[in-house]
Amino acid sequence: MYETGSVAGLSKSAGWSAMKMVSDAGMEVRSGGSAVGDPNPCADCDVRSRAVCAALDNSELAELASVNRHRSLESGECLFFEGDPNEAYYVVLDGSLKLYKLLADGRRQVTGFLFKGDFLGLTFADEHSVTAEALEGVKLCQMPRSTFEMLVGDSHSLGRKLLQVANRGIASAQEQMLLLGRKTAQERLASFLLWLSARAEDRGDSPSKLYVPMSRTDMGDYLGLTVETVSRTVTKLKTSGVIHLADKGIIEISDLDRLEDIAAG
Amino acid sequence: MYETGSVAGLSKSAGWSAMKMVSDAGMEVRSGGSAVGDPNPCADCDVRSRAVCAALDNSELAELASVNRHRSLESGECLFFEGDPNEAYYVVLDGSLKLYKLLADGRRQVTGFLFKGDFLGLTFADEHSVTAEALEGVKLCQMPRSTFEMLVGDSHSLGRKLLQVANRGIASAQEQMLLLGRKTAQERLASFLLWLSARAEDRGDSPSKLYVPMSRTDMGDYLGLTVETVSRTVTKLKTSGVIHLADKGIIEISDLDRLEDIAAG
DNA sequence: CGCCAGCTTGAACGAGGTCAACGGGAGTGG
DNA sequence: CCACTCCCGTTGACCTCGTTCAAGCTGGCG
Repeated sequence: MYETGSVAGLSKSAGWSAMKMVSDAGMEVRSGGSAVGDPNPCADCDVRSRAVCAALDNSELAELASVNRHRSLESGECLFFEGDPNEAYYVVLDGSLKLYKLLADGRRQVTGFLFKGDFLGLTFADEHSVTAEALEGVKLCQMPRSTFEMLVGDSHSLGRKLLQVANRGIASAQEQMLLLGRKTAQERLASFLLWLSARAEDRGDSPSKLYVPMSRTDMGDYLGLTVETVSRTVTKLKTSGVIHLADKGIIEISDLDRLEDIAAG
Repeated sequence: MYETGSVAGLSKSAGWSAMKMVSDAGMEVRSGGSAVGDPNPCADCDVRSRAVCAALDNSELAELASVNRHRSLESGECLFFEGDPNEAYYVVLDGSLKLYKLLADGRRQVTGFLFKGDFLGLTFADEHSVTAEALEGVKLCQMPRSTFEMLVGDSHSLGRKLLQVANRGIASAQEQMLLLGRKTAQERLASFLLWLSARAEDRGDSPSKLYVPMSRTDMGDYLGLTVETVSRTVTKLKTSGVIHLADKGIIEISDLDRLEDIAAG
């Protein structure tokens, strides 16, 4: 759970395509793919206001723009694996990812989901503690570790911002421990839906019509449940009229009050 | 889980009593209770090397020493409650605490334990996300929020240190999510004992003779189990010769390899 | 001595896991 | 266009691990 900085996105493209970038077969592209000679491409980045970069001034942004790269991942691709050396920091420009840890026998625990605007790589350690895998097509802004850490040293506001992001991550991790350690299956699922809803609201999307990019298996691995239990619990919520399943990947909250009651126990 | 910065301590007093402080009925004491006129009491603090303060230079330490306070708590006393305004940062000088969250019906989740040298209050938010309660007699160094945050702004090394502490907290929170979401009772208890052991080793104590200041209930609330299950599992480990229960509050690891096998699943 | 809190142990129960089958949609190939 | 496969989600039947409920047991403390 690094994220929760400003969780946003899910809108399936928006600003990205508007940038008229050539996707270059999914590979790295210089400085956001902006027109050659753009004096400060980062200043125009459409996720900047909700990302950590909001803490940087124009000269710092220019410095960052000279070394960052845009990358894209396809659904199911991994950005890095648990144990990999930590060589870069990222901001999610579009799409979503999951972070997870594995046990030797394959048991999996998803520790967080990342959406548009979220910061990734808040490790300040040499090794990644989790694997990061794309849930769908993803666009990222990649910043080399050295440059970014230098910027953190120079910019008080960036350091402060990162501490805020880290602390929000800790608070939401504590919340998740409460969920995993003490809540029932119904309470877990209800809490999860409310969390998705709150994130949607944060970015101005409808808090009742949720875009859900993750599979039932991913939800189970996040909530400490099996696929079957997730499925049964979703069905129960649907049958009792609390939620409504619309198109694939969309869950509508029909009765928010009741959902909140269920989440509270 | 703020802690894990440098988890240490447990030795039941040591440096503290050597400071010849008047405990002043458990209330606040100026600048570590050092002799009046000491030019830089923080420089002599015996937990400094393992605490965040290690990142400060002498002038910064002097500044800190002019505003900090020592406090003590008795077993069971709360330093602050979830939802309380966040007014200070703390370093644990001696003793241990638990951090926890509660649900409306009383279900409790312990999110971390703090030992000597640990930093507390890494929130950078206005409200505490957990309750902090003493497991035994505790001595703390309390720094006012405003001064400390100013120091963070001025000192690059302190900011860096805090980011490290925060990130270690995030990594160990992820580890705990894996434990709560996917491990069996035996694996949870074994992982917990190994964690205690690693902390003991960090500070130079025996990694096989563990000081365990928390009750079975606290362990259960940390591991997402009931007291009964903790008790039964401890008994099972004891019966199978993996651990040995010595004096109250002491657990000896008799067969480390087997304990590691159990923790791994 | 009696009381109380913490720990242990036993017996029965149940929430969620496991195993198995099935259905539907997307992709592929004839 | 259909046949086939694969993946994902759903549903059912059964089982298990940990919970719940209920005693006891121990040690500290008035």
